[in-house]
Amino acid sequence: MRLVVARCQVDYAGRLTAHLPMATRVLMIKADGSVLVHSDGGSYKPLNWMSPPCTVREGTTEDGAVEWTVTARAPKGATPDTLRILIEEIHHDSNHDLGIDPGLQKDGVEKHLQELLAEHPGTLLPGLALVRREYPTAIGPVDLMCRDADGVSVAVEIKRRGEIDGVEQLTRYLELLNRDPLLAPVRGIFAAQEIKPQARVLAGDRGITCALVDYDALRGLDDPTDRLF
Amino acid sequence: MRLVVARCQVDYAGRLTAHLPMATRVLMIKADGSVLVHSDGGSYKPLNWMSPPCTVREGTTEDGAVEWTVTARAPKGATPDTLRILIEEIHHDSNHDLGIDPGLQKDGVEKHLQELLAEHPGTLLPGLALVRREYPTAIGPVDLMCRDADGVSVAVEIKRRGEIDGVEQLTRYLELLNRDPLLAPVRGIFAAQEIKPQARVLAGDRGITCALVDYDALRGLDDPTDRLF
DNA sequence: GGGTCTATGTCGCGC
DNA sequence: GCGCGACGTAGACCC
Repeated sequence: MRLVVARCQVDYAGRLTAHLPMATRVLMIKADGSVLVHSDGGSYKPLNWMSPPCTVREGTTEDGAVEWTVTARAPKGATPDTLRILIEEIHHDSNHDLGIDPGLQKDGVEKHLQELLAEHPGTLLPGLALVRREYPTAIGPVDLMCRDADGVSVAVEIKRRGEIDGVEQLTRYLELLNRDPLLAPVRGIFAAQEIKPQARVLAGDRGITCALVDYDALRGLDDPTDRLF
Repeated sequence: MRLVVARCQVDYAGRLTAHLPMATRVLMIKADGSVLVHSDGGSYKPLNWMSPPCTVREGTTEDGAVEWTVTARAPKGATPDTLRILIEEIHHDSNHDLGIDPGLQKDGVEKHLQELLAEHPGTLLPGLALVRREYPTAIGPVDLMCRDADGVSVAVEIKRRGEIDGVEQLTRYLELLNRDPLLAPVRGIFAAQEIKPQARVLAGDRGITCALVDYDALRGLDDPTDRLF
């Protein structure tokens, strides 16, 4: 990892073209050749960057100024990406050996929600029983396929935040599943920790039941002994 | 902007919980208090981070180790975000005054595509005439509302890359617009620089016309004198 | 503040 | 490899 603080101008050409006027910025060059151009604000997203795999070539312009050219292979049939960094003055330049990072451990995303609901489908609707998780269809897997107390098929779509496109997704599944005479009729449940008003309205309009999920309560139902982390 | 290279362990709790074991990483602390934890690989996304507005508090643990606690207000109704960085050894620590960045200038994003197509709707379909850009509906704005040579309404959805969700989006608009007896029937055109096969199939299935857009050619049609950049 | 849409989105999984 | 959905998505824009 090389860290450079420099007055520089940056030009990107690829999926779009972008330009950064001359100013002082931080340049981060990672071991894989990827380059990040950061300013002293914004978010975690750099002003400009080049993703690996790519190569950095350090050269000089006619005027003798330092110029880095970062190139990547074209994503598909588009123009190849290039990042040109013209350096006027270097304030800092250092190299660091970081080694390989052990990586991030996550907990609490949608997959976990799906696992918990698969274990406790009754919290969505009393008497609901799991048939299978990730039930395959031609247009993608249904999160949970279940049967209710009367044996009627129920497709469950799980989201952390329930928005309109989640309802669209479940609608597509239901449309397809209801063409199967062995399954039909199939009802839908849209389950999420939080459901936006418009999504709730659209779901209601399409006969889909909304279910709010309490993640902490579900985790409480779960056996806590196997969660040491 | 403060740049620190240190052996550290990071724990995040907020919308999810995440853990980074002890290893050497780059810590970037921006002027607004935001913190980025980068390893020597991956992409521009940090392993972990805290977005502004947030505050960094530097303290020491019982063992005398340095610990940074970064806190942010809760995003909405969730638990407040915290990032705990336990520092074992500092390899590098420097401060830099970057000043305010003039910011990024972009060209070639969807908005430009929309502007160009609004000026030259005939490139989508001979005789097509613009009614208005960003035509408002209850579920969001239609990119271009037009009329064809016969006076029939045509809704145009523009994407840089045409994928299945873009077709879904246009379908929603068409369904709504066709309920309006003053407009109906409304046809759809799905315009993009590149259209994925699945999107093309879905569009065809729904009677939506696909139109490939040549951005460079369109820009050529445009008056070049007002594009100095 | 809520709703919607864009993004050089990125990331990860499954086929 | 592509397709597809999730993301601590973040940002911009409009009402």
